[in-house]
Amino acid sequence: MFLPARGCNLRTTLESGQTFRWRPWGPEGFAGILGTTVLHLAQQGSQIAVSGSEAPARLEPLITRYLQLEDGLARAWASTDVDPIIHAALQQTQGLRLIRQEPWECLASFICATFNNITRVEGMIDRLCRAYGRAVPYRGTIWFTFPEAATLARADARALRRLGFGYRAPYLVRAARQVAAGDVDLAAVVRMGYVEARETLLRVEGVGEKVVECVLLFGFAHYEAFPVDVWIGRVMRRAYFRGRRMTDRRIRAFARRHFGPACGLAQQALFHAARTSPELFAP
DNA sequence: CGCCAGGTGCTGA
DNA sequence: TCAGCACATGGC
Repeated sequence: MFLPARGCNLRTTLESGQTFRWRPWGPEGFAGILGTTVLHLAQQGSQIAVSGSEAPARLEPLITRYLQLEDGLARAWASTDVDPIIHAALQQTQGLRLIRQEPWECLASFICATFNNITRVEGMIDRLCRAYGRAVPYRGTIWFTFPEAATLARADARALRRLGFGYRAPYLVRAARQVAAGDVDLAAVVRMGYVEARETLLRVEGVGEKVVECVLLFGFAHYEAFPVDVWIGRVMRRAYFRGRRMTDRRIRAFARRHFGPACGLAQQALFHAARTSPELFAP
C-alpha cells in the first residue's frame, strides 16, 4: 500500500530524536512498532510504501495520525519563520514532521533520555521492551510492544538497573506507578490545555522543565512547548544571545515570544539542524 | 582514557 | 529565582 507523503521525509522525521524505536530497513525504509502493530515504511519519492501486521485499511489511519500526514501545519511552520537563523534551519530540515506519539510511551521514553545520548537511549528502550513488553511475531522476527505503565509499576528498580538504566531506574518505576494508579491520568491530560497539562505532568517523578516540554510537544501536540536541552541551549545562546549565559527558562520564554505559538516546531528544526550540521552552530 | 549526553532533584543563597 | 552539586552509564 502507498500513502502520499505530503512533504514528509521519513529519515529526517524518524531520526530526529523524537522517538527511539525505529530501525533502518532497506535503503530508504524504517521498521518499527506502534502499539501492537508492526510497520515497515519506505520513502519512495512523494509516496510512502507501507506494509505491516494489520490490514491496509487499519494501517492507513494509524500512520496518517502518527506522522501527522494531514496535519495542515504548513501555516504553523511558516509562522515560525521569523528571522534568517530559523529560516536557514527550516530550509535545512524540509520534510521534518512533528510525530504524534502515544503519551505513555513518550513520557517514559523521555524520562530515560535525561542526561543521556540518543544511541544509548535506543538500546535501553529496546531492552526495556524485550524484558517487559509483549511479544509480537511478524515475518520471522519477534517484536515487542512498549510495556504498559501497569506492567512497569510492578517492576523492581534493581532489575532496571541491571538493564543499564542507572539512576533513572527508580524514576521510571515511580512514574509508572503514578500513571498506573491514575494519580496522573494521561487520558485526562489529553483533554487539557498546555498550561494545565504542563502542571499535571510536572508532578511525575523524573519529569522536569525539559522532559515535560518534550512530552507536551511529541505526545500531546502542544506546539507552544519549547524543550531546552544542551543542543538547543547552545544554539539559542549562540544565535540569539551573543554567547551569553542564559538560563533555560529565559531561553524558553524568549523563544515563545520570538517564534510565537508554534515555537515547538522551530525548536525541532533548530535541534535537527544543530545535530546534523554542528558547524553552523559551533560555539 | 576523558568528555559528553534531548536533566532532575535538592540545597543554600 | 538561580547557581552548584550528585547522580549511573556507555557512546565516541
